[in-house]
Amino acid sequence: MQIYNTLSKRKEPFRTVEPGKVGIYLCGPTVYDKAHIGHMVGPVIFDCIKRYLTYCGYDVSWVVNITDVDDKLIAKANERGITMLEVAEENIADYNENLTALGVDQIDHFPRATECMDEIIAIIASLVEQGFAYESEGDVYFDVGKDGEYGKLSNRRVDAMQGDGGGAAARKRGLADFALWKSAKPDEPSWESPWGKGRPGWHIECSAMSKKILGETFDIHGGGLDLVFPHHENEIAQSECCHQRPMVTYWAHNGLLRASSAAGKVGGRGERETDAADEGGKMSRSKGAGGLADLIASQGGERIRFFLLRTHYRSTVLFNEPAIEEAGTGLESFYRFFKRYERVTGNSIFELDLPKTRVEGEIDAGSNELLADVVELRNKFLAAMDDDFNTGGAIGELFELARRLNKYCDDNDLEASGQPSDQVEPFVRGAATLRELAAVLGIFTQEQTTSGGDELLGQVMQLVIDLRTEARANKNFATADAIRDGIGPLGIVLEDRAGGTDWSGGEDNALDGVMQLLIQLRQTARAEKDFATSDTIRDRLAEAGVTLEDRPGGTEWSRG
RNA sequence: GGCGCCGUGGCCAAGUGGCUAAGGCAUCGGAUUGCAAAUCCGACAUCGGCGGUUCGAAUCCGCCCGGCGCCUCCA
Repeated sequence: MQIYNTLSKRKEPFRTVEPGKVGIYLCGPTVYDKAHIGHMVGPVIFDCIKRYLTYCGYDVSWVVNITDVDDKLIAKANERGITMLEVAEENIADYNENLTALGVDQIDHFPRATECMDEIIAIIASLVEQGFAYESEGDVYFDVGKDGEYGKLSNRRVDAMQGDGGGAAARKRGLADFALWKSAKPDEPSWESPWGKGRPGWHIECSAMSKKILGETFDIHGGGLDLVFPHHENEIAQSECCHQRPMVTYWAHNGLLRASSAAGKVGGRGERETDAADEGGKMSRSKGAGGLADLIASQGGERIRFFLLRTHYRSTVLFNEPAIEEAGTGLESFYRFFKRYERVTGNSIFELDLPKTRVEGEIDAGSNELLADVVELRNKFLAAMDDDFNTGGAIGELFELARRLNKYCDDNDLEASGQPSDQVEPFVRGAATLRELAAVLGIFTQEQTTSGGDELLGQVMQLVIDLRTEARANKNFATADAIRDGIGPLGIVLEDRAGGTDWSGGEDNALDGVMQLLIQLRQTARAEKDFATSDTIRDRLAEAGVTLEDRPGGTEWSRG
C-alpha cells in the first residue's frame, strides 16, 4: 500500500507509527454556517480510507475536529443575537445530518475546541517557555523566525512571504508570525489563561486535539488542499517545535470542488457566453455556496457519495447536478442487478453475510471460470485501493464485476427455476464479493428505501399490469402498448419477464396519471361494450379504496 | 511576483516507461423481446502542440499553447 504525501510530494509506502494501528486526523468544519458540498469531500474519502484500512486489518482511530470558537462564530452570534454556542450547535447538527446522509459513519472522535481548552493552553504555554512563542499585549504569537523548518509543507520560504501582518501587525515581531492566543474584547466569549482572558488562534486547536487523542506523532493528517497553507503549515510548526518530533507521517490533502453549470452537459463546448463569475469558480461559503441539504434531498446521499468517489480524491472535481445524475444512472445498474440476484436466489442480496476483512474475502476459485474472473477483478480493485486509495479505478472494477455476473446469469439462464446449486453457488459467491468490495467504499450498505412508497400506487400498478397481461395474452398489442405508452411519461417503466412484469420509477404526479389512464381504459372498454373489463377496473379499484364517479364532464376518482 | 496543479474518445474518468490505452454516461450496430425495458455482444480515442531522452513514452526532460488553485477566511 502506498499513500501520497504532501510533505514529500510523492507516494510513499505505508508504514504505521505503531504496528497494526492507524491514527487519522481530519480537519473538520468551523461551524459558523451551514455546510456546503465541498465540506463533504474530505469526510467521504476519509470514511473510505478508514473502511479500507480496517478491512486490511488495521485498528484505526479517526478524529474529525469541530472548531466552535472563532471570529466568524462570534460575528454570526452577534448578528443574530444568540450565543456563539447556539450558533455552533445549530451548524454541528446540520453537519452531522449531512454526514449521515452521505453514509459517513466511521468517525471515532469529534472533539470540539471549546472542550479542549486546557490542552490548548498547555501547548501554548510550552511554546512560550521553549522560546518559540511570545506574549504581546495579551496576545500570544508564534515566532516563525525561530522555526528553521517553517514552510516545509507548503514549500515556502519565510522571507518570500508577503503579507502585511494583518491588523495585529504592530504587536508582532515578524509579519509572518501568527496568533496562538487572542486577548478578548469586553463582550467576547473568553477563557482564563496565563496571558489573561482570551481565546485560541485558529491553528492551535488542531495541534492540541490531535495530541490529546492520537499522540504527538500519528499516521495520517487530512484536509482540503486549501488548508496546506497557512493552517497545516502552522500546525506542523506548533506541534513539532513543542514536541521536538514529527507530528504526522503522511499529509493527505483532497482536491477542491469547483462549481460548474456546464460540465456534464452534452455538446456544451465553446458556444455560449457565460457569466464567468459563477462558472468554474471555487466553491466557498463566501461565494454563496450552500444548499447541501437541498441537494441531498433532490439527489440522495448515496449518489453524491458515488459521484465524489468516481474521481481520485486529489483531483479537482467539477461539480453540478447533471453530473451527479449521470453518476446516479450508473448506480442504478447495480440496483437492477441486485433485483436480478433476488429473482435468481429468492433472497435479498443485502442479507448476505459478507467477509469483513481482506483475508476473509479471499476465494479459492478452483477450476471455476466465473470465480477465476471474480478473483481477478477483486485483485484489481484491491490494487487500485492500495495505490493511494484510487476509488475511481476501484469503481471501474465494480462495474466489470457486475457485468461479469450478469453475463453469467445470461449464459446459464439462472433466472429459470430449478437451476442446479453448483451453478448458483459461484454466482452467490461472486455477488457477495461485489458487496464486500462496495462496502469498502461505503456504498450499497443497505437496501434502498423505496422512496415515499405510496402503497396505493403499488396496488393500482398491479391492476394496470394485470390488464396489460390479459391484453397481451389475447394478442391485443394495441391496448398493451397504449398502457406502456401512457405510463411512460409518468416516469414508470415496465419490464416483461418470464415470471411476470415488473414496474419501477414513478414521479410525484404518477398516481393521478395512472388513474387517468385507467379511467380512459375503462371508457374505451365501455365504448366497446366490454363490460367485463370495465367492471374489473371499477371493482379492483374499489378493493384498493378508490371510488370512481361517472359525471357528465368525465370520470373522477377519489381515495375512500 | 512567489509556490503548485491540470490538459486522455461527444461528456466524465482510470492509467504515470513496455501486451490490442480500464470503466461510466451518451451514440450507433447486433443478440434477445409481439413491441419495449433490462441484460449480453460489438463499434467508437494514440493520450493539448513541438522537440528531446530511451530498444520502447500518454507516462521522464525542455519549450510553447490552454485551463485552474494557493500566497487573505476557507474542506
